[in-house]
Parts: sequence; structure tokens; C-alpha cells
Amino acid sequence: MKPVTLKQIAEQLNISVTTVSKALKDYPDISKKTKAMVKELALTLNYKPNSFAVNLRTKESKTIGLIIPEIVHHFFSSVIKGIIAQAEKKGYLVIILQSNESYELEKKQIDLLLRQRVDGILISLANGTADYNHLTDVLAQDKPLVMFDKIAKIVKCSKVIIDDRKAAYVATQHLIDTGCKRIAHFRGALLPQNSIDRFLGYKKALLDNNRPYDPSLVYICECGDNSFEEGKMNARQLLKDHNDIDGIFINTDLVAIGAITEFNQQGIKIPEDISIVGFSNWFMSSVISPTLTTIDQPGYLMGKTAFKQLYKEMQQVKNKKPIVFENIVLPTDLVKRQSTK
Amino acid sequence: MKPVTLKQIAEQLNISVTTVSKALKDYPDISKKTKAMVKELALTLNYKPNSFAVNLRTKESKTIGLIIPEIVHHFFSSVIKGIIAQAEKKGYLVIILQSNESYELEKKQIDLLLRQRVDGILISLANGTADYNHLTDVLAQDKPLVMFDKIAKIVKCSKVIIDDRKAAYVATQHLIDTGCKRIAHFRGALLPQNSIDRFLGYKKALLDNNRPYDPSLVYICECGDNSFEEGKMNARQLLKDHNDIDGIFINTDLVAIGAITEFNQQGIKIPEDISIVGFSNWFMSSVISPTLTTIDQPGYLMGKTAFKQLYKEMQQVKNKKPIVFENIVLPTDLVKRQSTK
DNA sequence: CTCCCAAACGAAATCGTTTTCGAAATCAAC
DNA sequence: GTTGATTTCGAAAACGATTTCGTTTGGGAG
Repeated sequence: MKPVTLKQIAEQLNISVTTVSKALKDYPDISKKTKAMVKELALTLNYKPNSFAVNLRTKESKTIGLIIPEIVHHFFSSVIKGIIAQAEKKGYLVIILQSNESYELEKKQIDLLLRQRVDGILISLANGTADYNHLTDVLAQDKPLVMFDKIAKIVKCSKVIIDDRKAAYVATQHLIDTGCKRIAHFRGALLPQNSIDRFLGYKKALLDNNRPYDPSLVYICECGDNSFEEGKMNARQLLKDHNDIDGIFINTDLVAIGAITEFNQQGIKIPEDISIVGFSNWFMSSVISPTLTTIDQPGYLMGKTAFKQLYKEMQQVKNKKPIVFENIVLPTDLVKRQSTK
Repeated sequence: MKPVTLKQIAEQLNISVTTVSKALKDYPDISKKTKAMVKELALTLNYKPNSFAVNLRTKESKTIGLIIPEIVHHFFSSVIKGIIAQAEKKGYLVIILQSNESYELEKKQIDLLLRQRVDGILISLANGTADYNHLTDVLAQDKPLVMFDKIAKIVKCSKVIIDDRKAAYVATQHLIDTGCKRIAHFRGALLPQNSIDRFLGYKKALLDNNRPYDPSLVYICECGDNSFEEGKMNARQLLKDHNDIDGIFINTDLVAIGAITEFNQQGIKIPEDISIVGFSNWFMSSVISPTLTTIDQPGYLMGKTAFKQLYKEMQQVKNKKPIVFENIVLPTDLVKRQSTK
């Protein structure tokens, strides 16, 4: 019933624990005969090394932590999938925690992961996070930390992101190119870096095309949860505030879909009356009606890349080399669909 | 730089490691003064117990494993969220693995988790899983295992499920009640228990209403990946095979959405020409057009419940009591929307 | 001054592996 | 039969925390 140990194998074969351990790890100073003997018995006894003991000796757990704002989310779940797949390839397991966009929870979870002594941490920041001491604590311990998607530029660590600003620029430019005269922006929460960058991209596109930038056309959501409801609310408010809007660049697909739903209900025609561009390319966006023009954000690739970078850093730590931080920018794509002309 | 240990605290205070350990754990045989002293220093040094050492002594990792067929999936990601939330409450961390509906991978992952010596395992089976030795191995080690959603009835362990058969019955009955005369069924893969049960519910509803059961109306997908494409394919095939179908009960929302998309493209009116009921109540189903009538399946609750059961069993093991298996059936709801009359 | 008891602390074993450093054994060569 | 080199193996010390027994100390009772 109790798991088999090296000691038990050693006693059965009348050899020492040392020899058993070395045999299983193919040390050169063990004879072929002994190795074969040990390996065979280990197999029949279904021996599995006690990871607790191994971890204690080697000081590594072959486990990483992942903190994400929200799991039930097309983009983030794609990222998770990419991370797990890549981690498994390299023999790492992934502990996932969800911050629910809360700074307090995020802090607590970092502490949890450090107590667990994971070998590295991947994180996408909560919207509420404005203080980064919990993150610098991690780095101060020489523990690799890679941020992705929702990052803090000020923290000195590796980052995997897209060029939000450029993507937003492309999205807005597309609205302009397809004839939109007056373009609004649903920006979501105020704090997150991507929210800021997407807003800047939107603004720059307007100015580069000699369009006036009108702050009253930028809808900020204090709750900042990027929800379907947020889209509906903003759309409703927009219709009240302005009657000359013919294009909207929206922060996130889900919000865009909320807006589309609201417009559909109010009889606003898309794209005839108002064109819409979303962001992220959720699967859903390809099946709603009208289908949503959006920016494709490579979630799976981002997860994969983030883990790869973390892995590289974990190796550096293992080899007592200094960690080399990198800034990796992944490409995005404009996916043209029915919501724009 | 290196993490603080009990020994360091002990040396700084000129007391023994034993006393430090006891003080931090509030043993009664340590004086208040000493406790205060130790706790204060532990705090200022930011001491975190070495989980490797603790695990080795206590033989538990406060970690559970979760194997799921697919992460990028509305229902499953809701389940994950429920599990993680509940686990965190009880001080457990969750390692997530994805089987990609592959039996081979599933087997390998069970082994991985066992090697990691997680305290318990939660699993939703891959479609391809027809052999259960890897699961009985877990149970043979007295390691708690709880199956949810996609289960194997034959394996003796706790299960958290919905009554698929009854839910399918309700769905089919709804089609009948709203006037459908000839009802098809997209059943997905052949093996999984829910696929079987949903099919049986469909069949029983027909028979109970004195409708003939016609096997040619049941569409099986060998690939069995419950995808959008599968829905489109089946819909296309159905239109070729039969011209008198006026209702379909579909295994999964995503497949239903594929079908709806295909019907929309071919000019079939929903629900006038064909009524459709899906299964799972993905968020997407409430925003496509027409919105999809479906069976609401409580993912978050299922995750929460599954962890609670696992926790109960882990306690039983800890207290050297026999594990008591339970079969928990969660309620479902018919959500009426536009795809049925 | 003894004796006893409780309070407060510590020594040491333990969990299961890994790894260093010897030691023993074998063998070849002279 | 000595020497030196090679194999092949083990003893023992980690890793850091927990926990079982002691042991010491001080105080109170007689």
C-alpha cells in the first residue's frame, strides 16, 4: 500500500541505497548487471521516486505557477493551453491561480506560489494592480518571473506581449479606410497597460489622418471587467450622447459583442450605420451576426512563448548565470469580417 | 538571497531549531516570550517554511491534480474556475493537465500526477478512454479520485455528474411540445457516457410520445471532437439525407452553433423550418442569432462540488478511515430561446 | 534540605533522495 | 608479489522541517 522506496529495493537486492539510486540514474560507476537487476525490480515494484525528497535535495520542484485574471475567457484559456502544452514537453507542471482582476488576491497568490517554491512564475496582471512590490519580491529572490499580455512596463523582467498600440492603430485605420468619419472608442478600464496602449493607437491613427481627437468619444468603464454588459451599457450611452458616430474601435471582442447585441436590438444597422472593430478574435466573433472584424491575438503562441522564456531563465538560474530579460513582441492580424464595410 | 530556514532563526536567537519550529506552530510548551520573539524575527526575515521539507515529513503536498480533455472550452473552463476557487479556500493548489481527448496522454498524465504525489485527482475522461487501469491504479493506492462530467460508470469512485439522460429527455420533449414532428439527433462520439445517456434520453422521449425511433436520424461523428465544423458537416449531411426534419437535438452547443451557421447560410429558417436545442449553455449561445435554446449545465458548481467531494475523501484518508464514494447529481435547466418556437 | 512536579527547552531520529569521497576488489604488468 | 590503475560499490552527510522523548530549571510543599 505504501509507496516503494529506494531502501526497500536495496534490501531486497542486498545492496546499498546508494547503488540503487545510482543504478536508476545510470551512473557510470555501476556495473551493467547491477543496473539491469535494479531497474527490473524497480519496474515490477512500480517504483516512483518520492518527489518531495527529490525536491528537497535538488531545490527545484519542476513546477511553475501561473496567475491569470480570469479563466473563463477565450484568449486566456488559449494562453493557458499553450503554457501547459509547452511546460509538459519540458517536464514541468503548472499550478494555476486566478486573480479575478483583484490586486489583493494577486498578492496573496504570489505568496502562495513562493511558499510552494515553484521554479518560476508566469503572470498576467489584474486590472487593479498598480503596486508592484509583490513582483519585485519575486525577482529579488532570483526567481524567474515572466509577464505576458497584461504587463507593467516599470517592472524589470521579461515580457511577452503584442504591440497593442500598433494593432489598435491598424484597427482604427481600417475604420477610417472603410469610410468612417467619426470614430468612438470603448477603452475599458483605465489602468492596464494594454488599455492605455490601445487608446494611444486609436488616438494616433486619428491624428495621423487629420481627424480631431474628441475625448468625449472615449468610453471608460470604471468597473473595467470587459464584459458583455459593459458593451451593452456603453452602446446605449453612446446612442444617447452622440448621433453622428459611424465607427467604434472596441477594446475587447466580448464588449464589442455586447455592443453589437445592443445595436441589433435598437435597430442600428452594422456596418451600414455603425462599423465596429473588436480586439482579440474570440471564436465567438466569427459566428455572431454580423461577424466581427477584429484583431487576432495569438493566445496559444503567447502562452507557448511565455513558457519558453521562463524556461530559458530557469536554466540560467540553474547554471548560476545572471538572468537575461527579454521583451518579446508577437505579431497580430486584422481579421476583416462583416462588422466593417 | 537564499531562503531563510529555521536554523538561521535559531542561531540568531541562540535557541534550538526545535523551539523555533514549535514556537511558530504555537506548541503549548513554549513560553509566550519565546513565541513572540521567534514570530517577530520570522516575520522580519520573511520566513516561509520550505514546502519540500514539510511535504517530506507530512507526506502530503496540499496539491491536487486536474485532468481535463480541453481547456479552451466554455463548460470546462467554468469547471476549472470552480475547482480552483474551492481548492484555494481549503488551502490546496491545483495542477492542471489537458488530455486533448487522448487516452494515451491521459494515462501519461495520471502517472505524472502520481509521481508528483498530489493528494488527490480530479478527472473528466477523454473521449477515447475505454480502458480504466490507470484509474484503478490510483484508487488502489488509496489516493482519492473523483470523476466529473465525463465519467466511467464501471470505475468505483465518486462521481459528480448531471442527469444527462433526463436533460436530453427534457430537451427532446420540448421539441415535441413545440410542434416538431420529426426530430434528429447529433450525438457526437460513440464512447463517452454522456453521449450514450443523451442519446438514450432522446430515444426515450420519442418512444414515450409514440414517435418512431429512426436510427438514420442519429448522426454520429467518428472524429468526435464536438466542434463547430462537426455541426456544419452534420447539418449539410442532414439536408442531403432528409427533407422532412423539423427539429434537432444536438449534443453540444458548439456543434449546434455550427449547424445554425450552416442552416443560416443555406437559407433554412430557424425555428420556422427547423427547431434546434443544444446542450451546455455556452455563453456564445445567448448571443448568436437566433439565440439557442439549450440545457444549462452548471459548470462552476460542478467544479466546486467535485473539489468538495475530493476534499472530503482526502480528509478520510488522512484520518485513516475508509473512503466513502458518492454519486452526486447536479440539476440542469432548459433555457428557452429563439431556436425553438 | 529533600522531594516532586510543572514549565520550558533541546537532542536526535525521521522523512527519501542525492552526491561526495573513500574503500574494496579485480586485474594487468613487471 | 608488489605496484598501479580500474571497476564497482557503500558510508555518511546533506536538504529543512517535525515530533518524540528527555533533560534542565525553578518553585512549592513537607
